[in-house]
This record gives sequence, structure tokens and C-alpha cells, in this order.
Amino acid sequence: MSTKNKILDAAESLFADKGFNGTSLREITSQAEVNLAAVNYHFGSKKELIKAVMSRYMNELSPRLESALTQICEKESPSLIEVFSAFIDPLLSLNEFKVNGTSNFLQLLGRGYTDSQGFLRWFLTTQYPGVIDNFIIAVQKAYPELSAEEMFWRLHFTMGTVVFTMSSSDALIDIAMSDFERELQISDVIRNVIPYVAAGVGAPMPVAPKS
Amino acid sequence: MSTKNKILDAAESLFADKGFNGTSLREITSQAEVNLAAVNYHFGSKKELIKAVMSRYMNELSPRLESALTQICEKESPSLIEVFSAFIDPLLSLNEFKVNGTSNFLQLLGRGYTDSQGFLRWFLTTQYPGVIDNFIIAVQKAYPELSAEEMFWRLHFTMGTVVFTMSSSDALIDIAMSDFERELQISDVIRNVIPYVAAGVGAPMPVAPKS
DNA sequence: AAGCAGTTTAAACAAGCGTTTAAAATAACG
DNA sequence: CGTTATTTTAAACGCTTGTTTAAACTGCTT
Repeated sequence: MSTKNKILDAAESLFADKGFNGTSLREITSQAEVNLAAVNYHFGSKKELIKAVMSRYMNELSPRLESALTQICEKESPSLIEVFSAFIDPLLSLNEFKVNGTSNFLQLLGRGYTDSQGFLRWFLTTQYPGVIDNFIIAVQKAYPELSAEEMFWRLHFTMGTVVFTMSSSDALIDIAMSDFERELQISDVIRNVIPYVAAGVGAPMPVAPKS
Repeated sequence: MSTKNKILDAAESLFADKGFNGTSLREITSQAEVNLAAVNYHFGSKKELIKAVMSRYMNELSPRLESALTQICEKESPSLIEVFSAFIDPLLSLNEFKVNGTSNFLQLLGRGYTDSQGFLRWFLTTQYPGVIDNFIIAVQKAYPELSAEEMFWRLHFTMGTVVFTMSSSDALIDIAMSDFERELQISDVIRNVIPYVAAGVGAPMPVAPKS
């Protein structure tokens, strides 16, 4: 395994656990068993390392996600459940690409939205605009009556639900397993969250109260 | 204004903006125009300062929230919309208690859940258990068919939606105002999120797929 | 074998962090 | 007024951070 990949792997799991700001380069290089200076040699800076960690996932995920959503759009009248279910297979495919792939990626996504004052949000929306565009088109096709403004808010709510849930999924799964005494995996959480967000996005348009 | 309160005010707005870990004591004392050592003199440590900032809000909010939820529970068959709407007045009352009260508090709540590895989650659930208990009872009364396990997940999804949305509410409001060319406030976001979470929690029980 | 590009290494750098100290300033009380 | 208490202050503490440096080492080509 190359030094570069050892760093990426260590950084990924530590970032997911403790956040970007909460993880030092010394922790990363120590867990990766490489020299401290290797990060700046191979990546230039910590910020570039963060981008590299995210890119490794996004380059794998983004084409699968785009094609799955495009496929949904070709249907006559897709349901919201179908739209959101389009995420399942691409996300779970990350588990084959890397151990703990789904979990780590979604945790990282959550970190990126709250750490570092939205620089990762900028990174994703500018580097991978196709995903969010396709997603909006699919939702529009499934629920054409939804106004642009309601759509805006509900998609952000959905993002919040998923990102927050997955960033603490390990803890939630532990609690749920001991409370309800049955085996649970990340895929069960995904299956649970889909009816929730689909119903949320599909909620009837409220009667506008003039502010 | 006392030194203690100057520190609390400065810490509050900086914590909301940049997170707990992302804000240094030097930034706080500089904005508060007090000496650096004043934090450790009046609060003992940075961790205690964080608790003090949160307590100032929770002591104001918690009794109002509990009584609003209790009131809902007394109804014959409350709707989920009613349950979630019970949060509006207590939350908006924070704006009279302090300028930007709602916004800052909900942002802080979001920070606390992602920063600092859940120490604030511990703080809230142990120090203010009445709020979450009353909330669960109200939801149970509004949707008795919901199984305990579904309830568990959907309440966490809801927590994620609200906390995540509010922690980035300023950025979202800015985007929405420029995109849709109209004035928006934090209260509009709250009014928007309620139909979403109510529909999410109220989603029909899925037909259990044996894992 | 010599030279060279690519990589790794230990050491140091300046800057920022939370916290502590002891002296100076202020307030409170007999 | 004089004497305690309380609060504020400047300075330093030890430690961690991301980054840089220059020397050592590696594997490959000529």
C-alpha cells in the first residue's frame, strides 16, 4: 500500500470520528504509520487532504448516482419513494469499494457541513453539480405542484435529516440494537429514513400565511 | 453590563458562528472587551463556559416547552402538526429574552450535536430530561399506531432535520432571500419545517421487509 | 558504479491554544 | 480612613497545531 493511500485511509476514519478540525496531522500520520511531513509532501496542505478524501468517494459515487436518478426521470410519473430509493444502491455500493464505505462517507458529509464553515459545501456544489441538478429534476417530476421555494427548503431539510442521521448512525444503531434487541445495520437505517424524507418532501403545500 | 454577561454574550454569538472548538477564548474576550483570564476566573474553564451559555437558554426555554407539550397532551386526539407547533411560541419567545435568541440557540444546539463528540447531548439529556419525555408522550398520543422502534428512528430523524437546518439557517436564509427575492426570517424557516417533520413522523408504517 | 529523481526522515519553525500566576486596581465594609 | 475581599490585568506557562527545511535514503537509468 502506497504512503498516499495509507494517509487517505487513516485520515478518512479519523475525520469521520472526530471531524476535520478535531483531527490533527500528527494523529493521521501516526495511525497511518508514515512520517508527519508526508501529508504536506503528497497533498500540499491539510485542506487539500480533506478534498482528496472526499473526492475519492465522490468520484466513485457521483456517476452511479447521476445515472440512477436519470433512470428515474425517464419514468412516466415516478413516486418520491422511487426517487429517494435511487440513492440506496449507489450508496451501498460504497461498501464494496471500501470497508465501512457508506458509513464513513455519510459521516464525512455530515462533518463537512458543520465543520469548516461550509467550505465543503462549496466544494461539493461546484465540483459535483450534476448530482444535485439531477436530484432536483427527479423530485420535480415526482411532485410538480411543489413550488420552487418549498422545494428549496424541503431538499435542505432532507439533506439535514440524512446527513445528521448518518453522521451519528453508529451511536444510533447501538442504542436501537440494545433497546429493541435485534441486529441492525446501516442499510436498515437507510431503509428507515426513506419513508420519512419521502413523506416530508411530499407533504401537502401549506396554505400560505402572509408574513 | 457585568463582565460575566459580556463574556456570555460574546461567547454565544461566536460559538453559534464558528462552533465550540472553532472559537478561541482570545476571540471571545476580545469581542467582549474583557481580559483573557476573566473566562477562567468567572467560569473556571472553557467547557464550563459552554455549559453556562447553553443553560442560560435552556432555563428559559425548558419550562415553557414542557407546559406547551403538556397542554397538547390534554387534548382528546392531537394532530402531529399541533404537537410540533407547540415548539413555535416557546422558541420565538427567546427572541424577546435576547436579540437573535431563536437563531443563536438553535445554531448552538446544532453545534453541540456535532462538535465535542456528544458531550452536549449528554448535558441536555441528563439536565433537561423533562422536555424529551413530554415530547415522546405527545407524539405517542398523536400517532398511537407508531411502533416504538419506528418512533425511535423518526424522532431522531426529526432531531436531525431541525438541528441541522437551524445550525446553517443563516446561510440558508441568505440563499433563499436572493433566490426568491423576498424577506425571510428564522420564524419563516420554523413555519416551513413543521409540515415537513410532521409528515415525516406521520408517514404510514412500512410493510416490514424481513432482513 | 555514478548520477539522479522521487521519497522519506528528524528536527525545527512560528503561531495559536487553554490555563495559571502574582501583582495591580477596584469595591465593600467596619 | 484603613483593611479586607473581590475583580482585573499583563505576562508567562507548557502544549499542540500546520508547515518548512535540509539531509538521508530509495530505486532506477545510463
